[in-house]
Amino acid sequence: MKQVIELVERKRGVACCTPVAPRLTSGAAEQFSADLALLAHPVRVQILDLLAQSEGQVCVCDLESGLPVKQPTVSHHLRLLREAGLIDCEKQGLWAYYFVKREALTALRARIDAGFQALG
Amino acid sequence: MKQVIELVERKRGVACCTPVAPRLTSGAAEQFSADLALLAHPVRVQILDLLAQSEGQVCVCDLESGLPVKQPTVSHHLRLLREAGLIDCEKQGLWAYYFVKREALTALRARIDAGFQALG
DNA sequence: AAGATGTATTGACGAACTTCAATCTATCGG
DNA sequence: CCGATAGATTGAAGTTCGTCAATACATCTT
Repeated sequence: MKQVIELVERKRGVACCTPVAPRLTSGAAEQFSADLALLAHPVRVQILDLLAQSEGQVCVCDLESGLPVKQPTVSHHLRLLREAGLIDCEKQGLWAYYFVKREALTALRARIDAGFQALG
Repeated sequence: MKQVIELVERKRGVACCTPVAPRLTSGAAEQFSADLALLAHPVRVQILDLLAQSEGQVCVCDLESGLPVKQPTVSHHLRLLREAGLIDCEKQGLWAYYFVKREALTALRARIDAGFQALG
């Protein structure tokens, strides 16, 4: 008896399906997830690792020899990273020397950190 | 034979294709990218946002009403987050009250931050 | 000019991801 | 027990992503 009453009262009290207001706008959620998606692939992470390491420039064949994918795939991922502004390249003769744009990487990291802070 | 010699000499001059040693193991790159992929979807980010906000628990219908997807899709993303250990739920009667596992979220954030540090 | 070479692009294919209607399961109220 | 309801699961469809052979392009060497 007592239990039943408590149950009923708890449900009313709990008020299921109370709308919860988001702290992030849907636009912010999309920005955050897009930022994460950019590096959510091991090959892109490895490319960034290889580039970040050589202060100088690295050509595509250097990358290819250090990665588990073929040249067109390397070029594909390089394009994604370049279009996102995270890396860039300088062409010298036949070779394309790629490098990390440090300030862009820093900015990406900061945005991701801010996203986590908003969640925490 | 002549060709081989010429090839070798040209390459020497330009010094292309110098092997670059990775700082991250391929396993670490996969861990990092998998961590990022977990939140590389706006709906999962929004779910986490909604849960992180209510200190108490949130039922699935609360989430559904605040998200741009239907109930089975909400359940699907909840499952991914739960299997990753980021959230959990407590069933009370008909309702399932979900909540963020703060320490898991903190650990995820720390791993991601460490990944960026390795890249920087 | 012709051939060789590094890189980019194209096109196609398969794999993985996202979504939802339909259905199933478990629980509650009567 | 029966009808109603919250949530999970299934299965199918559409979409995006990752990969690579083939090819195109640009530049170098001869």
